[in-house]
Amino acid sequence: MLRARTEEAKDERRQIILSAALDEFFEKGFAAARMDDIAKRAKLSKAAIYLYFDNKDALFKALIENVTSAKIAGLHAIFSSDLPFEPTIRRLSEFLPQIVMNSDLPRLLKVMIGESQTFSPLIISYRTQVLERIISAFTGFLRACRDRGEIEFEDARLTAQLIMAPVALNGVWKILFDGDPDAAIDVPKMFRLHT
Amino acid sequence: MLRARTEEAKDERRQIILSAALDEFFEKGFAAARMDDIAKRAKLSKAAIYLYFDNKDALFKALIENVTSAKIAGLHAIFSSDLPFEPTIRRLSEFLPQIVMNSDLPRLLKVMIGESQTFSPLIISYRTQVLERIISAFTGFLRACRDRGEIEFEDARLTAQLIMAPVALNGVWKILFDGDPDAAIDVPKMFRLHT
DNA sequence: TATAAATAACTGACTGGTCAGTAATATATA
DNA sequence: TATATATTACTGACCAGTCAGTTATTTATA
Repeated sequence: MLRARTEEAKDERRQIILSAALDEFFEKGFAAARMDDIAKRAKLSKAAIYLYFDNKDALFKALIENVTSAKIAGLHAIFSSDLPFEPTIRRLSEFLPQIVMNSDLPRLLKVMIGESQTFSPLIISYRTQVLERIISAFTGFLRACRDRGEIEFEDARLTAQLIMAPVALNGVWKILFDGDPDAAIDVPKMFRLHT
Repeated sequence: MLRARTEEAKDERRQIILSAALDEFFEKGFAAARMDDIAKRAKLSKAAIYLYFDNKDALFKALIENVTSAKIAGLHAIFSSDLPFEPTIRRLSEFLPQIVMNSDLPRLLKVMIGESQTFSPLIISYRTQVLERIISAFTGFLRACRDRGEIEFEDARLTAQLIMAPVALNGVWKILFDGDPDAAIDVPKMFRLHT
């Protein structure tokens, strides 16, 4: 194996391992995935993985961080742009399908669902830190729109949750049951229903 | 342990084991769940489980059968009753939340999601035999309604899928993120959106 | 600019522990 | 007492994590 000497080369190797880990976790589930198989996929020895990650749990944790952080930042940016309702929804309806269709997030979400009880501290902290922040930003955006008289609804928070849940799980449904590629999410329609 | 001699007593014991298995599978995932723990929960020795089920896989298979069959029959009955649209939807909107809230189905579904790649033959056969049949019945019902001029839509099958997916996954979302108990599924509303 | 010494990445082989499944044994009940 | 039901004790396979040793790469020195 060519050695990763520079910081960049090491980062690249970390990425390769994370990608291999997602593949294995997705196929076998966290518990059944073998470090040896992850290593083989990454074309490394098992021991080499332990040069980059403390243990299997840490690898999983890093994977969650790696896959989610950029998307979360993107969603945050959309919700806090102070644009009016319609253009924001338009941007959202471009961004969300991209996440659902062309990213690792749905596969990761599937793994996280499988491990949600086992890793409850990790998943709970993820839930509070990540989901809560997104839902808060979303809720804030909805309230601002209502204050400007653009839309109406009863409970902003509930509305935000009712929209996020199907979007997130649609991705999971998609990879599991390999749904019709046409069955994309119609975000604006969803909004209209709830407002 | 008191011995199960009669057929009824054995059936009861089978139920106890299945229930214990669901609890463990749900908490740990299939791979990480230990037969010993399932046995302890059922107040039996591990070996006793093997008197009732061939192996861990067979136990999982039996669990799926056990939890789903009654609900599938119920859905089938609703869709093939030849009643008009509105009363059928009313019956459905009573039946579905009951499944989502007060049954083992969502917890099982969570386990099945976790094992969907590992058990793909089993899960796929489940999908084709069970989901397909429900969706067909649903599709048939929708078509009949359209023929009677009660509703309108483009693609009956797609519509059926678009309604079933969120309903099924709402249950999963619920147990995972412990959503608001008020956030029940508004089935009639969902129909209105899609029709 | 060779090359020897030093360093850091990587590997193969091992260990300790876990767990599905089984065999030997015990016991409740007809 | 016969036997079906249950348990205890065991086995073999598997796997996360470790470590002594190897090899690629860099760096110091002639």
